[in-house]
Amino acid sequence: MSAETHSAPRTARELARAELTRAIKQSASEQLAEVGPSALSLRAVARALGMASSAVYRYFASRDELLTALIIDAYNSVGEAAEQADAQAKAEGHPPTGRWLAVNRAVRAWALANKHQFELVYGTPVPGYAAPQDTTVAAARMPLTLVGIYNEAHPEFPADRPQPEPGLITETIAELITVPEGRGRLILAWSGLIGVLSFELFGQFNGVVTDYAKYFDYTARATAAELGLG
Amino acid sequence: MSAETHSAPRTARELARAELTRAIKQSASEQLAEVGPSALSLRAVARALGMASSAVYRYFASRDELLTALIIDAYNSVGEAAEQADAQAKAEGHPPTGRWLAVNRAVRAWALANKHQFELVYGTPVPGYAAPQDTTVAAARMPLTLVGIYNEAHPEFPADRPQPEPGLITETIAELITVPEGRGRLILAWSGLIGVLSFELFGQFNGVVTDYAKYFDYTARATAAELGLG
DNA sequence: TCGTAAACGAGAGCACTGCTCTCTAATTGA
DNA sequence: TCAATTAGAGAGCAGTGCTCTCGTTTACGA
Repeated sequence: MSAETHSAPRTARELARAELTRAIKQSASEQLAEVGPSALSLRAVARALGMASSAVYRYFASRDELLTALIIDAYNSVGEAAEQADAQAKAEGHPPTGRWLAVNRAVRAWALANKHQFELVYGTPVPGYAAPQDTTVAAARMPLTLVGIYNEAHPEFPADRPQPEPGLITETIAELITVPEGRGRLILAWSGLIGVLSFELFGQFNGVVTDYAKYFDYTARATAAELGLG
Repeated sequence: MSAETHSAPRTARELARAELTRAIKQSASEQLAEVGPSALSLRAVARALGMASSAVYRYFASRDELLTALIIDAYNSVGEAAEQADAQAKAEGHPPTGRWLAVNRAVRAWALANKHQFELVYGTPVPGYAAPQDTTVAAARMPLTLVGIYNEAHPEFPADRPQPEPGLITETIAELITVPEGRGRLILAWSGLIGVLSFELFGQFNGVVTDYAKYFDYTARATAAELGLG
């Protein structure tokens, strides 16, 4: 993860480096999808690529750094899925509630299709995790899609419900959510969305819910109603 | 985890076995609290007890089985914390909302005090996890406390909100929640509670929420309002 | 009471992991 | 062309989960 990764490769060596970095990440991603984060082995990745395990350390300083790269990819992956779903729902002329439901469903579909990526991002953090600044911008994409829907909806927020006191939410986030009354609720909806998916994927709903897809739709609709989306 | 563990030990050998099983679990629990589930090492547990690592396998067939034992303990631990908090709030004559808030706070306090146990239970499931029948009864204690509050509250449920269609929730669970209109909401509140705590503990709220304790109180109050608790 | 069967603990060993170090070969820019 | 940097390979270290074997201890029925 040195600087030349982000700049355009000029020499053959830099090109080879960029290509191999990409290949390592892809191979790691495939292994992640198969065995999950905890069982992801740097040696196995090296083996799959036909190189010595020590050589991988020229590209990623540690297993955790490799995982961090995969975390960023995963965040971007959900974010893109959410953005695409919203763009399509918007193009089809759906009202805010429809867009909200579409994005929620897209996130669930992504989670089901990429179970181990979901684990990696929303499950227990990896031991040596540092949460570098690089991840935050990627992590924000999905929730910001939800914020966008809310901001455009001109929601009617019931006045008699509990409000978070001023200053509870970070200034930068508060500015992004232009409808002040919904700030607390929107963040709650976001964590609730992931919470429901965690429960479904991690088996907490075993013997509680019968039809996961339908129950998820219900929760998405319930949340939309609480947000006052039209 | 053989049968004689659960029956009263008669012989000296059975007594020693029960004692050692307990000692292994306790040592493992201490190590869990220090280094977390992923770094819990069976060999280190054996070392701490001054025994050969192979000897531990006489008591727990695998590392996963040891972790499963700790999972059950953790579930009972939260469950007990929740029950105690509710009992005290009830004894103090608090209305349902007060009891709800007390239990929610107790769960959060438990999670903060037992971060790694929370990870173990509500984070990424352990790889070889089986979710045996043993865990379900322990796992149910905390959510059943929430159910109890709700059932006693005679909540007034707003009629115009989305309802889960009949049959979406397991028969056994549906019977436990005596107010049909709140079944979907209550389960949502449960997963939402854990979702918020996951976000707080796993760093997802970094740069979003300023005061975690106050924000948590807000979410608990908001959920209580949605449930129509008095 | 005694002898057999079961349980126990220790140790060696296997295959694997992350990671470091050293050494050689290739590539680079001056 | 040549010194400096970089890549790759291999050996090695310390650790892991788990298995197998081998004596030893305990329990229980004849």
